[in-house]
Amino acid sequence: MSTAIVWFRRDLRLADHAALAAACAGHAHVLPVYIHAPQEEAPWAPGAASQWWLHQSLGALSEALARQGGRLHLAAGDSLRELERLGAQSGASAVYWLRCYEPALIARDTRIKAALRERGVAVHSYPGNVWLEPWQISRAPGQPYRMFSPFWRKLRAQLTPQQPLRAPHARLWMKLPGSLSLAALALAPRIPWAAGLAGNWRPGEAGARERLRRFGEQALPDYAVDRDRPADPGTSRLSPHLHFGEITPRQVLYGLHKRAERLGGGTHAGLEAYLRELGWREFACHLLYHFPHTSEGSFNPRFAAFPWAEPDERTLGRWQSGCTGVPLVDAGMRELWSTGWMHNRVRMIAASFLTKNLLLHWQHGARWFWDTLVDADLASNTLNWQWVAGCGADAAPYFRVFNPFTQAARFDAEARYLKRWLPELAVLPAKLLHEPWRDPAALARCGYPSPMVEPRAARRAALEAFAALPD
DNA sequence: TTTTGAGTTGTTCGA
DNA sequence: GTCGAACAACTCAAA
Repeated sequence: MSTAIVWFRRDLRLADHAALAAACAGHAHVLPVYIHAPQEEAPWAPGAASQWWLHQSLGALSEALARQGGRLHLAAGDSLRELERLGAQSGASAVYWLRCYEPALIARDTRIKAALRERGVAVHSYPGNVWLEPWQISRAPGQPYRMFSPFWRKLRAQLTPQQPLRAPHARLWMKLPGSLSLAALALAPRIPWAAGLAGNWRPGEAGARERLRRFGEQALPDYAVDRDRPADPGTSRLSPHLHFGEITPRQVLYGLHKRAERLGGGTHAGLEAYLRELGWREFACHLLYHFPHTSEGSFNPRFAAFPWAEPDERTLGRWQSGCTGVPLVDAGMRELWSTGWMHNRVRMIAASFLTKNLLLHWQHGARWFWDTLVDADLASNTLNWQWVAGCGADAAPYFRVFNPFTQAARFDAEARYLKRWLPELAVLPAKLLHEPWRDPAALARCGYPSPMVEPRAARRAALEAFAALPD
């Protein structure tokens, strides 16, 4: 009558969970455990928005287990010490988990695996929330990819929809005394700033499945085009669910593939476009694994000499709070602050403005996004900021600088997105919404600032700074 | 082995 | 007003 611990980490679900399934199949009793140990993820411990999500998601997982007569055992502190303590208390002979791929977590897990085995506890780890683990794909032995397109060609060719694992229907959950309460983890905001998050999201496995179903039904067929329009619900919004492992890429592939077969015809382009986005997620994981320094410093060493502007509080604060005077940037930054999420296209434009118009180091932007995004993910955040800044692997060419006014005219022609997030501008005549500074008197009346910088001049300055870099 | 062409998301300038 | 070229440098795969 053996007992196993299943250590939940970035995999807050019951279905398609190889470690959980194996533990349930091989042991008479299973103890589900979550250990709160943000210090082990330093310097990228979850930010405020992520903590909010984590609180909700742990609650959802607890309830799902409770419906089966089980309980999620909560602990906090040093992960190894807690696992050893729980192991002794439960008499567990084995610990099961799904792998994570961030450098700090790999180091921690390697250490824990060795220590547990040293003490005679079996450890079984399984692939985490990716289609392929970062070492399973390479150009040649020991040669990771640095460009997306060849990476994606190789990965796409290996993708086949496979039936995901079902959630275990076991009556074997073990309960131990001494679990912390969810409130004791102190993840919930002490001041109630999260209303906008709660109104927009339903963290947890059930919420993830519901989001996938709605995306497949409504947005998938026209995804290839609609995903670029920030005023419309054309994107999947699955990113936070994927980050916390409430749903897996395999479940998404399987579910959308079935959906596309049913809808037929034009859905194919939408499906391929979306899978490609998940391919970027895998590519980010691949890059951070093989180039672990890139979360802290530019991938392209040439940028060590880049003359970034001094990050004075006022400039950074105006960008963070959405008061730059550039409507599309401000709308995005306010959407972020309010909902914990920003539309992908607007993220690029806001990031381009910070790095190539204000000339601030991409790390300032990455840090702000880290604290405010519910889908903050170290690999994706790192890749995308470096992509926009022009210093990453397979980054945008440096001369590719977004003009926020041109972009607004192209992707938000009717200014519906601008009006939604900048209500003070709504009183202006329609033709002024995109460039309100053209009428200073009207601008002053509605209390909206004039632009911090003139994008075309700022663009020239950025290009000159880049051209002056030593080779 | 070497060469060649292509490569997520753009903007501007001059013909 | 439209259109093509220029804007860097490097990775990667195919020829």
